[in-house]
Amino acid sequence: MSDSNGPQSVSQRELPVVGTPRPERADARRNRLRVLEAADRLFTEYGVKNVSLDAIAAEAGVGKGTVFRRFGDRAGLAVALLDEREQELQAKILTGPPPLGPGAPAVDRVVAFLTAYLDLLDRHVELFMDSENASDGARYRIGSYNLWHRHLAHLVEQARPTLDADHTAHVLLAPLAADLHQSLRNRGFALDRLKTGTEAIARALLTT
Amino acid sequence: MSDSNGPQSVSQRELPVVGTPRPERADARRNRLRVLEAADRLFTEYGVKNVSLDAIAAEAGVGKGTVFRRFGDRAGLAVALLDEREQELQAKILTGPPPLGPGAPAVDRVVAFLTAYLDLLDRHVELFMDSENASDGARYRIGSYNLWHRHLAHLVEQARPTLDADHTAHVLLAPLAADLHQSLRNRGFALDRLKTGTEAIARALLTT
DNA sequence: GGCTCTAGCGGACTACAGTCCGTCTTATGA
DNA sequence: TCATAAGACGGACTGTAGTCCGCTAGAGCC
Repeated sequence: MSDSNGPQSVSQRELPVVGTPRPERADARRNRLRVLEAADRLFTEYGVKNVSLDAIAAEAGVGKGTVFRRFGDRAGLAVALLDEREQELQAKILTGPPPLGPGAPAVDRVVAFLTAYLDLLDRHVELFMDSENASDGARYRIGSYNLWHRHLAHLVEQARPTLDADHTAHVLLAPLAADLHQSLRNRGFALDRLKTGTEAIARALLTT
Repeated sequence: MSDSNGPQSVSQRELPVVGTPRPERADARRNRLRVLEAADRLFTEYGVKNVSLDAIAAEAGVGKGTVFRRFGDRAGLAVALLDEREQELQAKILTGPPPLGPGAPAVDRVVAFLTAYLDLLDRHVELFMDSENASDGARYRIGSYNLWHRHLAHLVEQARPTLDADHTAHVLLAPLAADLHQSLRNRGFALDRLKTGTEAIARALLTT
């Protein structure tokens, strides 16, 4: 379990907040790590949706209130656990080699992103489900969603300026919803088919 | 409250089921109508998400168990309430005048459907939210989703046979998810902007 | 080291979704 | 009209998310 999920990661879920970032107290930090570790362990062993927050609190040896104050709700905990994996992808997009990183044509970068995201999503569907559906509209409030959105909007603007880039970016992200992905996989769509199909759609849409 | 939501409408939520369709018992019918009426009344008065199923049962003067046996869960009740409105759209698609009904070019029919659906969605977002998100993957199990999907897949096949029509139809439906729609509206997207943007995307994607 | 005050702690509490099963109602057919 | 069984009824029960608030412990200051 990485230690990178500080309070700033949690606040990432909300719209930008100002204020003095007080240092994290020692007991708070200890408990935060315990909870994340416990959640990781129980999720792996029993499956995400079979683990209650009471169970996680018990396993971590903390009170239930502690879990909620720290992570807000079930979605928040899932987000914290996904943070690390998503940050890898974020880094590759911002500073990695093309086509994921800068330097390739916009369309290729869109395709590379969508494909990479599908891989990530497929590996952690259950966690994504929790982070997106545990509360209404959770997906769109998460910091990383907004990051992906800005990235795509920027590329759409370059590739096809006649489209409404802001809106189109949301539309491109919509098929990456965890519940749709899980449903498609259950209907027998192989991951490769989804990737190929997604690439074809993105190219048809953005190639002029 | 229409009386068209018989047991067959409820079974529409599940994959096709065979078996003898026994006639609905009189008390069952009476209670079903009472529950739908009560739900409609309370939802209108207090807002969908502020009404518990206990409250609906109480208002309808039936036991809680009755509500659940009849509708399965919260999503099922929402689906039953939406049924009527969706059936109108279904009828227009199957037998109405073009471009919604048969007779227009495939691309125009896709655009007409997406636009009409956005209107419907916008009018009943709260109910759609419930019907899609009350349980995991509920949206994709609903009978009407599969109907919309088949409709679009058919049109995609005609408009752009090189695409994976089955997959593409799901992708076209993804941006119509209730939670995304609500989030976009909250971010200040006007309904007209969403319609215009959606049309542009559909045409860019499907026009060869 | 001791004081103070703020942030954090934790578990009892509430509210709600969904289940279960003993009881009662309706449809049928003799 | 009555007997019977299929199926509906309903409310007590369970499990979980999320809240609340009196209590505790850490951090900075003297």
